Amino acid sequence: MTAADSCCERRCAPVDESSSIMNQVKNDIKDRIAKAIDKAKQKGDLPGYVEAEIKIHMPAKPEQGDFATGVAMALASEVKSDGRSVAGAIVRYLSLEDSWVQRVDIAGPGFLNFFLSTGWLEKAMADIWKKGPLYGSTDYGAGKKILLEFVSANPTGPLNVVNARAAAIGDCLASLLEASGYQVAREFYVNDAGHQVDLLAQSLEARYRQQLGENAPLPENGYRGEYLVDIAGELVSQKADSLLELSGLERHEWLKKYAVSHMVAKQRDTLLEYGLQYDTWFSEKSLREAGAPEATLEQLSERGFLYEKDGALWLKSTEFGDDKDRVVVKSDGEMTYLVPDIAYHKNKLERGFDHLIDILGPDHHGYVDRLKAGIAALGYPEESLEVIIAQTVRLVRGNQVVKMSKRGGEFISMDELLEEAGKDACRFFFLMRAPSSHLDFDLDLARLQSNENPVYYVQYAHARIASIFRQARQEGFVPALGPNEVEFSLIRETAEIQLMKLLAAFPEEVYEIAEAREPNRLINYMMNVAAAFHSFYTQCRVLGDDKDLSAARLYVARVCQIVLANALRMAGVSASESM
RNA sequence: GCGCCCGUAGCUCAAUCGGAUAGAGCGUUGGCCUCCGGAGCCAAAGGCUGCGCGUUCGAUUCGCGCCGGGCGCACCA
Repeated sequence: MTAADSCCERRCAPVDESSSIMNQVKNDIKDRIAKAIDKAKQKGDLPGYVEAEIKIHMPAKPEQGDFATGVAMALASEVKSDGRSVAGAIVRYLSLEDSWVQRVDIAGPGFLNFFLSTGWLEKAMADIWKKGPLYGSTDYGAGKKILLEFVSANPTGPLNVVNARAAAIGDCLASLLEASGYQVAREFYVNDAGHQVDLLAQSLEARYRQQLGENAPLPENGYRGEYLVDIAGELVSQKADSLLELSGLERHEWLKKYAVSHMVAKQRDTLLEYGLQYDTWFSEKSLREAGAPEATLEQLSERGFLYEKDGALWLKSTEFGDDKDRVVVKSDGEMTYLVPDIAYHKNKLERGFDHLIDILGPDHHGYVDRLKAGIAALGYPEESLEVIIAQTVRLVRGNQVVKMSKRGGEFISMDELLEEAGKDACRFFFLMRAPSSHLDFDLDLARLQSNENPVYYVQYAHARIASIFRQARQEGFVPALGPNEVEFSLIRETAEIQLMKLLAAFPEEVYEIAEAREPNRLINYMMNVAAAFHSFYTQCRVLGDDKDLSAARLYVARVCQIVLANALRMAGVSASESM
């Protein structure tokens, strides 16, 4: 965006209710800078043809102002001048009439530092008070429909710790996108067709027969987990040996259905325990029964992206950036897994979603290009599918790595993880790191109920505020005075200002975090808010002799609590009144 | 061999499409409760951001080449 654009955009787009106060302040400053640059050009203080995006940020240090921009340095390189001179030219023509801005400094190599009166904070805090649980939400996403698919584990066993990570990331990202004004659907794709579930049925049959006293071996590569023994046990108590009367094929189909519905139900329970509810559980089987894979093949063929070679049918995925062409129908006539997968994504787009996001495990990253190629070959825009790879999780106890081999030894399921560490710590830990980074999950640390566990730092801030209000009621304070009843000018300590600035940034944070697909930054933000609050709490006595001051500080505590509660809710971590 | 991800404080990790003196938690050291919850606050120590070149007024961030770790490279799903 150029200076001229932002100026125009500002004229065209009226300030609306769902734009945050901070965004309005930033736009106002941007607008004034753009006008100043125009004027400087007209007067010949800046050569023409210069364009630079005006980016406003909140500097870390208070002496660098409330807001700042490096636009002068960006311009300087184009006009062969230095940043400080350009900054000087901008300041010369900058109008601060009717603005929160009280002073502008030129600092360092040419930063413009803006110092504002606290009027904008007063407005921003009132906004929090008014919006309550909705604070943090904007309409920036303009109602665009996004389908977010995540976890989608095979229904052949219990969920594992990587699934738990994907679940935390996906659910949080969905919440962030919803708050940013998108319409989001959370979807779980159930792979209830294909070889893996056949193998599951065969494994269950073996367990069933074993319980009836037969010497039935598990199939090769069968599922060896204890959970199938349990299911077989239930089966025997419900059906005795009656299943043996069915034909082999009937029995297989019956067992498959039974096993899958059991596993899916278990997975759903685990996720519910985690506080996660999907909008849709999409069955691969239903897709196959509707003939979607065949239809997709036909469509690909019609569009000329299929060819035969070595008795197999290939997709020309290299035409869409894949590093080699892929088999879609094997020489034995069976489709590869790619076909129903392309069909599934086509189905998503046909359901009217504007954008698709898949969260996949690292073992699938080699698969992404061919899937995207398939979608592009069908004629959909390449960018309609976005894939986020959630990297591996390594479980650690202190310094010891917990081995996670499926064969033997210690396999930890998501259920066991939840039982050991609890939902809140799990979610918090999984969200702390960027999805792309490999994660060490310290079980000892996560289960620790002490200050060493970072999740308590944030939760404690929330509980502490609740405690202040309990105390306030006991001591006869009126705890619910709003922006119109409190004397805002009494809020002026550094710690208070710091805290309020962070709170005012929440809606922009949410949006930026959602756009960047980096929910870990939400944790970061919460930690910052909690730190600012704890600091405020230590430095500014809330309940004191000065009733007006107490009312004002109770108000600060209240809006802080609203932000913490909203952020924690988006992260899926509970915000308790006491701990 | 090719592709993807990651190398930042003792450990685990941040750093907002390239910004000012690279931050936080844990650990270490030293302070702070006659007062709203000390699961807290304040301060100190701790860094050639793996290495080298390049682009830029400016690089942890972008590009190239190495080094190290993880994961993938099927007519499996």
